[in-house]
Amino acid sequence: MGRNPCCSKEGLNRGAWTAMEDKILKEYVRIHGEGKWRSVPKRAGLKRCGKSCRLRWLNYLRPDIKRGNISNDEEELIIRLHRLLGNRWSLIAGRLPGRTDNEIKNYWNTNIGKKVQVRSNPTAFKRPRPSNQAQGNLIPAKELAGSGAAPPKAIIGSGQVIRTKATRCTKVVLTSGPQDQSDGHDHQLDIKPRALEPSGSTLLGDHDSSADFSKINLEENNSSNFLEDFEMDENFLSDFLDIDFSQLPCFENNYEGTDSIITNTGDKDQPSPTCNHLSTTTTTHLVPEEDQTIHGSDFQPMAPLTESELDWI
DNA sequence: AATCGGGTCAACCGCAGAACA
DNA sequence: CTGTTCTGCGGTTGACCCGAT
Repeated sequence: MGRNPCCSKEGLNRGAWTAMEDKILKEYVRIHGEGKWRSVPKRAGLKRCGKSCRLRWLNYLRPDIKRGNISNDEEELIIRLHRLLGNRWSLIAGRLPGRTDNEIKNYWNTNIGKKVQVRSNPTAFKRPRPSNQAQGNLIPAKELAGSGAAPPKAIIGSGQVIRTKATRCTKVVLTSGPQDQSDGHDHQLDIKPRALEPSGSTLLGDHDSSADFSKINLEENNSSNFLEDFEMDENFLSDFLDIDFSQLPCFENNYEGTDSIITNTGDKDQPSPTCNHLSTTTTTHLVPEEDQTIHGSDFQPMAPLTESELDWI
């Protein structure tokens, strides 16, 4: 087809974005909205290609972005969605409010993927460094000092490169809680598949789905091969992705997953405004009373799925 | 204190499909 | 219908960070 490259590489900035560039792009999007990315650099006066602008906006500058501090619930959901969808990061990200496909992809590659690999080949296990995201009820010590997501290491000022990385937190402190992980067992990964009920009710609760669950054929103790066995019906996928989680039955008095809940002090005081509508639609208790405080994030709407799928896998 | 090596993550690349002319 | 442009996606890269030695 002879497409032109998205941008001429001559004279364009590459690499990390500066604070000034971020400001310009933010301002541009605030005024003109998203879209027409190709024309953005020219109109905004940025020496970047449109693609780069789009990426920067989507992965970092969007106001509803949550960064870092992926909770255990989110991790579980990622694992399950990945089992369903494979490496379709954008679809997975679409089910995690405030998360980007890039972040989830990175998280998978650096955390979950390893775990899965370890499971399939335990002898190759090389103990990783402690990670705030991969450890059960651990909170990065740095996080306790402040609030909100890990602060970006930004050097504010024109022309100065921002390092926007979420702070890596290797110093952790234990939080109180009923969980007992002293056996060192990774509870999150202690999940084994079992056959789905033909109705699919274990996955979707009472959701009236026309998905054909009869195609699902999980093999015992072989969750890593889930996708090989699961030729996903597009209708199923469509239905699955169209689930209005807020309409799903909740699992009051049926919560059994408290041993993997992380105390996320970073987010609990900063609910994402963009997801409030979801949170407000789900008022049923998802966790025992004593754990209520630790589920203040906007991830709550995902709990019904998470819970229902606990039965499934 | 210096160096090394592994982990992390923002950004880039190339491709494919959608949208448009 | 065809060709072009735009947008979005997943894989990969490389700079940076930090613990270990």
